Amino acid sequence: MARGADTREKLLDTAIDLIWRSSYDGVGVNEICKRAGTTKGGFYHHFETKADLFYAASEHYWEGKQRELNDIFSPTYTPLEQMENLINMIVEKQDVDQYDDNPVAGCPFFTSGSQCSSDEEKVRLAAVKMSDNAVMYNVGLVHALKGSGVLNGDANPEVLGRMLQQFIQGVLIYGRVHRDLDVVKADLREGFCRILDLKQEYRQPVLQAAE
Amino acid sequence: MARGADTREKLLDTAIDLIWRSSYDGVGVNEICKRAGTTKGGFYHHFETKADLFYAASEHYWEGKQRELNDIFSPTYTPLEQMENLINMIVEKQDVDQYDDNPVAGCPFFTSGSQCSSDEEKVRLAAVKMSDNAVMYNVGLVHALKGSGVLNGDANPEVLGRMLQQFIQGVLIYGRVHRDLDVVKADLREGFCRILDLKQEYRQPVLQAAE
DNA sequence: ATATATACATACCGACCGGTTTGCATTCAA
DNA sequence: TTGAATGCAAACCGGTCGGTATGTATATAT
Repeated sequence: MARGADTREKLLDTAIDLIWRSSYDGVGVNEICKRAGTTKGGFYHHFETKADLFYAASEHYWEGKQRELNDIFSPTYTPLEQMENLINMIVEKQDVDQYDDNPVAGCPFFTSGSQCSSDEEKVRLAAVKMSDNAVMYNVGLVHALKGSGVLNGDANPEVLGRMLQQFIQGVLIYGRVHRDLDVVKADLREGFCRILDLKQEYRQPVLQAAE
Repeated sequence: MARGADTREKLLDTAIDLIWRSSYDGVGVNEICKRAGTTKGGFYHHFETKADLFYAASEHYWEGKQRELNDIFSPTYTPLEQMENLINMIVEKQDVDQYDDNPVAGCPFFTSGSQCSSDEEKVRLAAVKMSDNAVMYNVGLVHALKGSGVLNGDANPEVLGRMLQQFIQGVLIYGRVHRDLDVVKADLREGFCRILDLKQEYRQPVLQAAE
């Protein structure tokens, strides 16, 4: 049972990594097993189908991500710093990992969910969950920004949080197909400021933001 | 030679349609041939590989789209009306076609290019071309809007045109995974106004816009 | 020590993949 | 009228897909 949990987790991590690099359809069960140091016997001992693995992997991934986001959105940061942290996290996640030849990875669950065929409903549901989770954090951020008075005009946090998520994904996909990380870095911050309608005096990057 | 061109075009149209509904990987050559009323013999008579078909189909698609866009951005419309036309075109394209059970289709070339494995470079290149084409029209729109004085602040047309494209794709993918067309309709216009920083008095939909 | 359940490895399955080969109409050139 | 090229249909190819069946080593319970 000890090694059982290890194998399972290794499969989850490996699946995330591989699917992130290409896509759900682009990665085979065999490849996942091989890289995880096991075989199909092990795979189908822990998961019923490939889609089940994907769903479980997305939840597994989110657990770690959630802790990361909690740090980033820690109340010890001002809302502006939190925004800065979020932007930095998205950008750094891309070029640190250096996925193969593509500098931009994007979010595996979100992009995979949008492309998979309709009969793999579980894959889409995983993407919906991941997306909704991300939006939640964005909404909280907008609330905080609004409360600290750095936004112009009227800001509906629910709408803006969702729009930030849409924009982030759009920028990442754009960067991915163009194989261009620089444009991601540049457009991400500019888009945030514009969508949120951040007051001009706060649009410069907050110096000395996060860890 | 007469029927030859017909078969070829039927394959192009069918490929666009099917890939649009699912994805590049999700559609097989067999299925494309079957729905186009031909066989693999016919397919590989006209195209060398599946990726070649995709590339050719994207160009074929763009020819028709270009005419549509030229109408939409006709100088007989004010820049604001042109923007209205664009938003309407994007939205209408989605629910009119009613792709299977998914109300939101998105752009097949863009989404496919982002997901396919790295060895299918031609698919990615097709996506880049389509994306750049779209951005070109957006940049022109921003120039026109800027010239007519409906935008606040400083507007870099190149950057904003690109950001509009990123945002559009992000919204469409979001709508696709959530199977929600209404959120697409709502967020698209709001996002345009915010990204462009449209002056408040012009943010209401231009009545009686396009055809 | 023995029975049972767990945690896999190995071998295998039918289906389908993109792509090829072959043959047969039809069209056109000479 | 004949020969060659075009436009395809049908059958086929090796490879890979997700998934299964079976065997086995280990760990645990009794």
